[in-house]
Amino acid sequence: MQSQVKRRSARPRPPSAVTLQQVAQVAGVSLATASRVLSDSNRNVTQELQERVLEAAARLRYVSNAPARALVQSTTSIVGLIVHDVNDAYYSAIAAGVMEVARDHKLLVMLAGTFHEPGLQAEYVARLRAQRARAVVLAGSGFTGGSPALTQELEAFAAQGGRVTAVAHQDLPVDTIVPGNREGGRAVAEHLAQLGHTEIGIICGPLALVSVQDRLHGFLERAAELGISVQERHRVEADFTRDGGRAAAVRLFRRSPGITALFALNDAMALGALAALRDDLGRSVPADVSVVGFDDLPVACDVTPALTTVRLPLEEIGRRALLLALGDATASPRTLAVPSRLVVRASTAPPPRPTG
Amino acid sequence: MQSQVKRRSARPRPPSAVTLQQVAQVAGVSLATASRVLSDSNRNVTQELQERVLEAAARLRYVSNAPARALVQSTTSIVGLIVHDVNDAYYSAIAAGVMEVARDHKLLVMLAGTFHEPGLQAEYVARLRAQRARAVVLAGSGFTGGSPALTQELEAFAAQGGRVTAVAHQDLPVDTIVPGNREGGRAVAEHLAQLGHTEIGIICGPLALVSVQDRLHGFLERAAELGISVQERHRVEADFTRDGGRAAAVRLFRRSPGITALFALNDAMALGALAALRDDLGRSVPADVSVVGFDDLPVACDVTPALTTVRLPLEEIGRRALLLALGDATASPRTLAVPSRLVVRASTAPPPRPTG
DNA sequence: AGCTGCACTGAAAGCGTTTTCCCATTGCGC
DNA sequence: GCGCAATGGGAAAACGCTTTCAGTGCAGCT
Repeated sequence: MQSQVKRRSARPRPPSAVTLQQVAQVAGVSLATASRVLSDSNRNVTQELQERVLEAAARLRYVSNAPARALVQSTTSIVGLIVHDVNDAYYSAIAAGVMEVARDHKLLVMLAGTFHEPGLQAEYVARLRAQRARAVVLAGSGFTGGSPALTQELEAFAAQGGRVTAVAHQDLPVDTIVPGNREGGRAVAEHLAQLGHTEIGIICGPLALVSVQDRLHGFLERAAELGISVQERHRVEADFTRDGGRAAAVRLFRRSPGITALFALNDAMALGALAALRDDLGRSVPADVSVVGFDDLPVACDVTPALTTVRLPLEEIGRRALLLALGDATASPRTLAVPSRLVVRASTAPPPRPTG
Repeated sequence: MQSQVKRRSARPRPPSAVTLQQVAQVAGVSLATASRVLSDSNRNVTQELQERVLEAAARLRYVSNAPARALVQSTTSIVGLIVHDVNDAYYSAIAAGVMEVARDHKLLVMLAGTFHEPGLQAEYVARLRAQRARAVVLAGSGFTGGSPALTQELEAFAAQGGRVTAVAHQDLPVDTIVPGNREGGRAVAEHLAQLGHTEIGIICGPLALVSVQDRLHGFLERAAELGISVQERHRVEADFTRDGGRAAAVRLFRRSPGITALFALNDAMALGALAALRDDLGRSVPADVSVVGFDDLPVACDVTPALTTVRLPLEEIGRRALLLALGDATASPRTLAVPSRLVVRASTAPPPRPTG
């Protein structure tokens, strides 16, 4: 009954945890039986033994060793989530969606932050591959042209059965969510044109980002269709942050004071621009200048004036991303478009003087 | 040289990953040698063999199986982070700090969200214990009176060598970070008193939360010292969210229109209160009513008027929390106070008419 | 030449599980 | 009353790795 108690080497190890063996011993059953009771095995165990095992496990506060389990089953309940910066409301919204689905599926989420270092994405995929994560959600926007290292890592991950969903990436051999960036850009162009703006400034994020490109091109495309051309010097590139937006707005208005509308390619930058217009440039919004953002972060309706922006259902994107990765593997790679929607608030109005 | 190739049962498993065995075989060395090259062992291997192994590993895109590694070393490079809601700027700021330290220590972060369900904290600790996480940061504020289930889980975790830091918890047998909640509450009382406010409303979060209690009592304590008493009916309890704050502000002003200052126990609620005052109650801030928040989320300076609030260095709290958990185990349990600081902005001013 | 000591490699043990295989017992039909 | 399927329990294999232990070859010494 207790024939399996073995001596073990006295290597310096951390204080050891309760093992199934100990539970079995306390319950007076074999290891196999204990396992069958505690893991949901398809074999049955007598009521009697079952209770004994359960009681022993509870008394010892036993929890099964997940790595050991992972080893034998060669699968885990871990999913990875790779973002650029957790403290960015865009990503934390996506993360919330991912976590919700993870909770419902009893999965654990491994959160990796690249801190905007491009190379780290591939590295984290590798680490999650090492962890034998079931799935990975690449929430951070990709870089135009893709990254060979990342692609290779993803292939290796897929080869071992890992599933991946990428959000706003291009040419990756995985399920991809395409947020309505282009379409949102178009809507903004339409809105500003309709209000009568012709002198429009654009504050871009890093042009290497897929989502920046999409938003920008959507806008330019539609603007062109409506006969508005945005001069090269009315476009500035900035960090995708509040401070980036603020500095960019100042630069832009110093250079081209005649601008009557400002399209910031995300809300964070729009917030910065709002601050710049108010505190640094002394322009009032929307009377002097209209401002549009992108993302519709919760803040957007708390600033004054409330920000006109493009709503991206970020939590839903997170949810869909994980669900996609958890879903049917054979259909992969799929592409899922998530629409965006213009939300007009108080930060946009007709330009101060009639155009022309 | 390749004597260890074994037959394996044809159980249906996911497409299998590259193993060290395969690398060894390709490199023409033994498993042991390959391991010595790829794990940073203290044994050395000839230059020649080393290169062969490295090359084979690279070619096969080998990454070592973390669960297997964890099993034999009985430790992992995983740390847990338990929050109530990732999409809450308070927690994402703490998370950012934790992730920063994790990155520097090459640790992976497992993020668990309780979605405000109290019981889930203990459950997640158990799951992280099962994962053999090295450390856990309990970022979500605790409940007054503590939770026996949580305490027991933490003890079990500690018993197997796990380290824990709790933020704003009480009576837990682990390292604890005590944010300057009480002290911040006192500072707010002082500030409002100095401006001449005597009719002060308080929007509390769930009173069961330790941080709510601390903030509230700090405030009341100092207010009392200064001869101001906050009537019971000037205090309302609300969800710790923007919407909670908004609804509470409306309730409060309907009931007690004479209030000249409002202390919301966190910024999210203060934002809601601001919205309520502006949109629902038609009061101007700070001319009619002063508003104070707590946390100093990034939003605080983007709203109009910019919010007077108590700054809590959240990222630093996150950093310190993980560092504490990673640090000297023998000194545990320790307590680390992190000071807060009142940040006066534009949302507070003297009350509309002189008191008395 | 024969040994000692050194430097390295390889075989094998073991980490804590799940699962397979085998055995013992029971219930059933004939 | 006997064989046979069905049931449930235990021993042991296997998962992929690290590490110990036991070689093996070779230089350096006596």
